[in-house]
Amino acid sequence: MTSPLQHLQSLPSWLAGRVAARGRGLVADAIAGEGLRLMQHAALAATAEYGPVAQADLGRLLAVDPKDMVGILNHLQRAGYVLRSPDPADKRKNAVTVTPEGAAVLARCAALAEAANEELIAPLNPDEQRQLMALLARVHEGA
Amino acid sequence: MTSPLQHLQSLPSWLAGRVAARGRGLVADAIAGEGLRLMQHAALAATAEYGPVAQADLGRLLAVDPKDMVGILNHLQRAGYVLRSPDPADKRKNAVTVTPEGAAVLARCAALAEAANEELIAPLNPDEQRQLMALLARVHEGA
DNA sequence: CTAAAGTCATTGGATGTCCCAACGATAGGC
DNA sequence: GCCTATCGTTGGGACATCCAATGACTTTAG
Repeated sequence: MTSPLQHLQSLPSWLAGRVAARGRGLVADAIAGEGLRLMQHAALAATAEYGPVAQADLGRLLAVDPKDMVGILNHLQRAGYVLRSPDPADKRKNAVTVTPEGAAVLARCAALAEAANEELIAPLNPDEQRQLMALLARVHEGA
Repeated sequence: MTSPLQHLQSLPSWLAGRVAARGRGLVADAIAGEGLRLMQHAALAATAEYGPVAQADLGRLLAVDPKDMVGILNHLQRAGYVLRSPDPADKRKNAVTVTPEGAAVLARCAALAEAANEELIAPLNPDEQRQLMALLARVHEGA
């Protein structure tokens, strides 16, 4: 029988949590110089892809609470990276779009985030890195 | 070129974060019935394994802030699951030990946590589960 | 066409994690 | 004996996550 702690620390949820915490820290530090937080970067990327998009849709895409999305977009809008326009088709919704400045900072942050991720998975060779990604993706999608 | 959101969502840090968030939720729900939080369970497991152990050592083992460890052990002690005794060899330290009640609830929680983890990695077959664990462990230890 | 139910953005509040700083008490190196 | 470090504890603050509720609006059902 394994000991209680080895038992706990060898649990997938524990290991994934530790790896995720380190990855989160690395990426956060990397893009901090651009003045963006993790979820601000994510919201900016999602907005860039889905063109005019409602806040609720962004929240569902990124698994972010609607309340927190308000603050995230407030920051992005004050920084001039996104715009909130009333949606003519549905007056409840905000149509969020990316500004040219937002696209520029997104490109820089994407590169920084990718570099941070390379540092995270540096202990693995390229083949193993692809394996890890594939396994994580299947666990994620199988939820 | 991949789209911005696909780019971000295919980053290891993002995928690990989503998997970890789901695993955390599954385990937290599983052991909630026993009245324990995630970190209380972890501290109990670590105490069970390392016998009389100082709070600072527990914090380093589990990557928990000493400030938060105070509250965690307060809860465990009030519930009768651990004891804090003065360490005769080093009067600064608390020698934390597990009570029989603590060992009993730990056994139940360990089983519940393991079941939750099986649900988490259910999309993978046993071979792939071992691969994922090995890769995560190497990324974690390579930090 | 009207009424009920649902959604949207927003606000408020609670909790948990992490970091930094301090304190008195104690330990170890010199 | 001094100096530095560590231990448990307290305090504060930044940040992420989650739940509840509100008013405006949309959709659906009768």
